[in-house]
Amino acid sequence: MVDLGLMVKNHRKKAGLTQLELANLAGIGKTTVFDIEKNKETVRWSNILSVLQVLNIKVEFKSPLTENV
Amino acid sequence: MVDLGLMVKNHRKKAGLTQLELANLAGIGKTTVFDIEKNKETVRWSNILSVLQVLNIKVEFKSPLTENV
DNA sequence: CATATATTACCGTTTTAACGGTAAAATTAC
DNA sequence: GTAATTTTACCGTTAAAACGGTAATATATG
Repeated sequence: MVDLGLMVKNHRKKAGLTQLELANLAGIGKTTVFDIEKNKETVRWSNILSVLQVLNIKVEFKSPLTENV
Repeated sequence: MVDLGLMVKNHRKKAGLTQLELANLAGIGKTTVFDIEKNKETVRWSNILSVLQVLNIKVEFKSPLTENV
């Protein structure tokens, strides 16, 4: 799953946003954006989703059973 | 990102596990497994990761910028 | 270099997810 | 069909994430 925190950071930079701006766009707190970029895994899934949506990042789940659910 | 809840449910069934057994294997509460399968997005990211690890499901993040981070 | 901006870090309060217990509904097994 | 198991649902308590404020460090800009 690589480094989500770094990916978020890179995309945010590319979009020319500060952590605070991204937080506001995602409707979450600045501290949470910071935590996500630091790969803190105890954050709420919904908060990660909000950030990914703003940055236009998609999520995919895969397995050997390769379910096309 | 498709239906994570359904994917977890299918994989769990395939593994012959009950929600309670999966919860124990993942080291989380049964209620949380239930919530994940119901696509409740307010669950902790770390709890989702624990479940995915048990079921051998991988996560991928993608974007138009296709960062190979 | 100095200044401005952004990031990192810590803290206290508030909000809320996690959890197990329990019971009802649904599913499966006999 | 009935019985056993599993899933769904609700609840109260406990633990912890979310949050904004603030300050210190780091980075960028002049």
